[in-house]
Amino acid sequence: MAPNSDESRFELQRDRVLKAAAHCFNQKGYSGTSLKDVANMLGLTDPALYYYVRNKEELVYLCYVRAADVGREAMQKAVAEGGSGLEQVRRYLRYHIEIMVGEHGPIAIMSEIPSLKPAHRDEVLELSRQHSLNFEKMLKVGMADGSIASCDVRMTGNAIMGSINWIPKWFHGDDVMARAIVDQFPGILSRGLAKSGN
Amino acid sequence: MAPNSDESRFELQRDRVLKAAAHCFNQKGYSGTSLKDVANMLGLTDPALYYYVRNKEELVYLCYVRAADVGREAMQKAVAEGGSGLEQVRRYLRYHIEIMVGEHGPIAIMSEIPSLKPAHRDEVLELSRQHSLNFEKMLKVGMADGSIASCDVRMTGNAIMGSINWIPKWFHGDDVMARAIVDQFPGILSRGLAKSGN
DNA sequence: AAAAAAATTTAATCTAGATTAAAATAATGC
DNA sequence: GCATTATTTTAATCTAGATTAAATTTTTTT
Repeated sequence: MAPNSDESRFELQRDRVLKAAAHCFNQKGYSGTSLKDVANMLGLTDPALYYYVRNKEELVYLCYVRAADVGREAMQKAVAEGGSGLEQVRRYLRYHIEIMVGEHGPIAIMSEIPSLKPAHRDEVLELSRQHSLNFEKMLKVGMADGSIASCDVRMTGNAIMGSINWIPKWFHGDDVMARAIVDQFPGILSRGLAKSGN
Repeated sequence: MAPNSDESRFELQRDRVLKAAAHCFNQKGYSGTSLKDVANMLGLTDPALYYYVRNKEELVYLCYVRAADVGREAMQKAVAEGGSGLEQVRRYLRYHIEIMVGEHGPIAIMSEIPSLKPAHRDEVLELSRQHSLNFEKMLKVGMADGSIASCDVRMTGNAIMGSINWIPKWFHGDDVMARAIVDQFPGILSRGLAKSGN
C-alpha cells in the first residue's frame, strides 16, 4: 500500500535474485543449479549476479537468513495473538506454511546447510536452533495451560519442523495444491498434540 | 547366521561404498561430497570407486534404490503382521525409522533426486510414488476399519513422509538419539490419526 | 609358484561452472 | 546534452573434481 518509496531498485532486484535462487536450489539442489540457471530465470547472464551478491555461497546464506526471518515473524505473530498454547501452535504453523507456499515463494531452502562456509553455517544453525527452542517453548506453554498433552518437546519439534521443511521438496508452486497445504497441514501436524478435551 | 557364503567380496565392498556415499550425501549433499570424500572414508582413493560403480550419479541412484527397498520392506512386513489400519501404520513407521537410524545407516538420502539423470530420476520417482500410494492405502484401510479418523490421505501422507525423510538431515548417528527417535516418532506421527476410540 | 583375475593406485585428461576483468550500455542528476 | 554512476555484458581465467588410462599390487586358482 505505502509507496514503498525507498527500497532502491537495487534492493528489489536483489530480492528477485534471492527468490529465483531459492526456487532453483529447492528444485535442483545447490550443486544442481548453476549461477547461469538463476540468472537466466531473470533474463540476465551469470556474471550479473555478482553485482548483487559476493558469490554463490552467499546466495544460499542470504536465502537462509530470509527463511529464518520468515519463520521468526510467523512465530512472533502467532504468539502476539495469544490464546492457548495449542492455538498458538496451530496459528504459527499456518502462518509459516502460508509464507512457505505463498507468492513470495519458498525462500526457505532448508536443505543446503552443508554448502555454507563455516562462519555462515554456524550463524544459520544458531538461528535454526533458536527457532526450535521457541517452538518448544510454545509446546511447553500448551502443556502448562492444559491444551497440549505431555510430550517430548524436542522430538515433537523435530517431527513437526521436518514435515514443514520438507514441503519445498515436493511442492512446486501449484495454486490449488498451495491452498490444500495451508488448509490441511496445520491440522494434520497439530492434531496429535491436543489433550483429550481440546 | 548362514555362512552368507556367496555375496562375493565385490558385493560386500560395493555395499560399503553405498553406505559411505549415503552417509556423505546426507551430511554434505551431493555437490558437497567429492568421490574422494567417499573413498577416503573407506581407506581408498577416488578412482577405486569406479570399480564398483559407473559414476557419481549412479552412486546416488543406487542409494535411492536401496532406500526404496528398505521402505518397501518395512511396509510389507507391517502389513503382513495384520492388525487394524492404525496398528499397521504404527508398525510401518517403527520399522522404517528403525532402519533409517539403525546400524545400516541412513542409506536413505531422499534429498538428491535432482542430481539424478532423467531416466534414473523417473524410476526413483516412480518408486517413491508407489510407496506413497501404498501408505495412503494403509490409511484408507484404517479409515475403513474405524481405527483412523477421516482425513485427506494425500496430504497426511506427505506430512508424515516428510517428517521421516527429514530425519537424516538432523540425525547423525548418536545411539541415544537413535533410540529416542525410534521410541518417540511412531507415536508422535500417528497420534493425530487415531479416531476417538483408539 | 606361475598365470590369470581382481582390486587398487598413480598419473594424466577434461570440463563445467565459478569467479574476475575489461568493456559496453542504460539511467540519472544537473 | 554532458558527466557520473549504476547495471549488465562479453571475453578471459582458474580450479576443483569427475572421469579415464596405464601401471601396480593383491588375491585366487590350479
